[in-house]
Amino acid sequence: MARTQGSRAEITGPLIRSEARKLFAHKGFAAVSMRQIAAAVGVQAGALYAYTPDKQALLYDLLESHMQDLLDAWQDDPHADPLDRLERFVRFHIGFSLDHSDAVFLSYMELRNLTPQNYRKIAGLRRRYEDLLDGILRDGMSAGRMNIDDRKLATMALIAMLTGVTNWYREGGRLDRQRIGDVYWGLARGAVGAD
Amino acid sequence: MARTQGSRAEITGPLIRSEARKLFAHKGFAAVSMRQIAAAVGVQAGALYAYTPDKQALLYDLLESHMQDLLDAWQDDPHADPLDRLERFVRFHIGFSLDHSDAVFLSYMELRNLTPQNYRKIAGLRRRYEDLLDGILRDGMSAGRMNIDDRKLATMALIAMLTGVTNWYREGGRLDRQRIGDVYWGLARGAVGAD
DNA sequence: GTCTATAGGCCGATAGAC
DNA sequence: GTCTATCGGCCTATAGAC
Repeated sequence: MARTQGSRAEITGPLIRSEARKLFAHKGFAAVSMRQIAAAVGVQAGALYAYTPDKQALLYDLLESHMQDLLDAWQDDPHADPLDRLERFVRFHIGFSLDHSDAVFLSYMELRNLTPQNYRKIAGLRRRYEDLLDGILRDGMSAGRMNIDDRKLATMALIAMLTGVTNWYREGGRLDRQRIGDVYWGLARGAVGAD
Repeated sequence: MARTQGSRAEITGPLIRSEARKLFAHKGFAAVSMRQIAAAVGVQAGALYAYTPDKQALLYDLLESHMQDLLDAWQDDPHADPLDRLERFVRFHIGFSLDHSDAVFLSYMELRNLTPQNYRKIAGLRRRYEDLLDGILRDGMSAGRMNIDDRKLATMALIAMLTGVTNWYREGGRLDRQRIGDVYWGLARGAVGAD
C-alpha cells in the first residue's frame, strides 16, 4: 500500500482530536477556527476535511467518545457494600474528571453547539452515567446504609459537587488527589446520611 | 434638554445588557455577533457602540454587575446560629442562581473571554462571595456545630453542589423551589457533619 | 442617539493539483 | 493525505449624516 508523500494519517487523526479538544476547551467552540486547529496540528486547513465532514461533527465526536470512555472506565460490583461502592465512585469520578478536564469542561459548556439530534445522544449517555450513581444510592437506601430525601436530586447534587473539583484544582497545589478524594468522600458520606 | 429623534437612551442601555446576557448565555460569547444583539434590541449594530466601547467590555460589564448584585443581595447575621445561617445561605444561593440563571451560566463559562486584568477583578469578587460561606463554616466549627475536614474544600464543594441546580431545574418541573431548598439543605447539613 | 455605509479582515468549506 | 487557491459570506469597529 504505497503512501502519498506527506501522508501521516495514523498520527494526524488523533492529533486533530486532541488539539481541537484543547482549543475548544480553552477558547470556546465558536471562538476557534479550523485554521487554528490546523496550525496546532501542523497541516493546512483543507486537510482537516479528510477527517471530519465539518466543524460540528468534530465537536460531537469529541463529546461522544468522552462520554463513552467515561462509561467504559467505571467498573462496579453490585454485590459489594453500597458505601464502598459510593466511595469508589467518588474517587473514580474525581480522578477521571481531573485526568480529562478539557473534555469534562467541553461536555458541560458546548452542548449548546450540538444539533438537537446530537444533543439528545450525548444527553442519553450522560443520563446513563447518572443512573450508575443513582443505582448505588438506591441499593444504599434499600440496605438501610443511607438516608436520602430525594434520590434523583442527591444524584445530581453529588455529581455537580464532584465535578466542581475541576474548577479549582491545580497540579502541584496544596492537596494531592488522594487527600482530595478523602475530603470529598467525607462530604459525600455525610450528604447521603451514612454517618 | 432636547432629544434627537429616535433617541431612547433610558430604554436602550438596559435592553442591550439584557439581550446580550440572554444571547451570550444561550449561544456563547464568541458565537454571538454585535449585529444579533442589535437586532434583538431593535437598533442597528453601530448604535451599540454608544453604550459600550467594544464587545469584550459588554461581557465584563455583565459579569461584574452580576457578581456585585450577588454580593449585595446576601444579608447575614454573624450572631445567629451557624446552622441557621448555613440554611439561609443554601436557600439564598439556590434562589438567586435560579433567578439569574443566564448570568450564573455566563459567570462560569465566559471567564476565559475576559482580559487577564478583567479576569482578576471578577475572580476577586467571586473570592469574596466564597469567603462569606467560608466564614459561616468557620463559625460553625468553632461552635462545635459542624464537623468539617477541610473548610476550603467544603466551601468549594457546597457552592458547586448548589449552583448545579441550574443545570437541571426547569420551571414547572417535579419540584418547586421550597422543596428543592429543603432537599439541598438536608444534603448540605449532612455534608458539614451537622447531624 | 441612531442611522447608513463601509473598511479591512477572518471565517467555513470546496476544487483541483500532486 | 495534503497542499494551494479561492468563493461567498459574515465579522468588529468606525466615519459621517441627521
